[in-house]
Amino acid sequence: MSFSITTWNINSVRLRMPIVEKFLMKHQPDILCLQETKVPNELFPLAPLRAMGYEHIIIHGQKGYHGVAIASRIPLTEDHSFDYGSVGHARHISAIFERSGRRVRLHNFYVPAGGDEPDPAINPKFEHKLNFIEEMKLLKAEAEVNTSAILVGDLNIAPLEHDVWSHKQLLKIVSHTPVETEGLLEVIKRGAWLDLMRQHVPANEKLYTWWSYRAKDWEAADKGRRLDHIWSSSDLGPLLQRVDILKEARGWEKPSDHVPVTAYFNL
DNA sequence: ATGGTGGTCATACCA
Repeated sequence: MSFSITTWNINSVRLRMPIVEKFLMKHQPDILCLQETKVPNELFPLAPLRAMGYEHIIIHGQKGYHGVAIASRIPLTEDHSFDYGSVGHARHISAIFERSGRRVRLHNFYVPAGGDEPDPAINPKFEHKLNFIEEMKLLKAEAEVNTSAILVGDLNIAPLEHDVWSHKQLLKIVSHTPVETEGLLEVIKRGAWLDLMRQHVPANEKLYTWWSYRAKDWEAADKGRRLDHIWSSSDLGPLLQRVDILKEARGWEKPSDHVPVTAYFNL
């Protein structure tokens, strides 16, 4: 058996539904986790996802900003969301699914971008981001008995040197400052998470999931960052087949600035 | 050092 799960920041689910359908038609992951849906729950486009076989959908949205959702071919139970950083943003949603007799807790995160100024004393958005990361340090991969865990999402931090196009030039740029990268690595360490995207790709190899809208030619410049992540509890590590970053999606019509990332498991 | 693009909702705000 093969099980697949995709994470994708789509930057408006309503505007992006044509490329979401294009992706699902071709790749058909068992579960799709979305971030930045930018839609209140009552206006979420459930019908097109259901029509494609994603009958189990949980959503946590708000008007205009943020918003997360999970669309699944298999049942989702015990769902909840948590207000990390306590500012009332829709940035987390979680549920349980079962596969091959295994119980799995899934977390879908949209970590705050944090604004431009990497100083919590003068930038409340950066302060919120750091508070958010502090609270994530309490989340353990083995929090529930007899339950594996998968954590995905747009974490808005590129933790390793080769998760950005230039480590030196980005050290003072929000998403790659030491307080953020060290913070995220501490979340991994304390929670006993596995960084699945790096399981089969060495740390000295460049790996990106996001390319800015502001580049004249994103592909030629290739100034990317790895902001999107898939983690799991250690027991799922040996079951990982591969992780695909669908870079071509950055070149689709009306693209998101993030591309879909999919993990495939022998599960 | 600056502004570059894109989405939301109708004006600035956020990414």
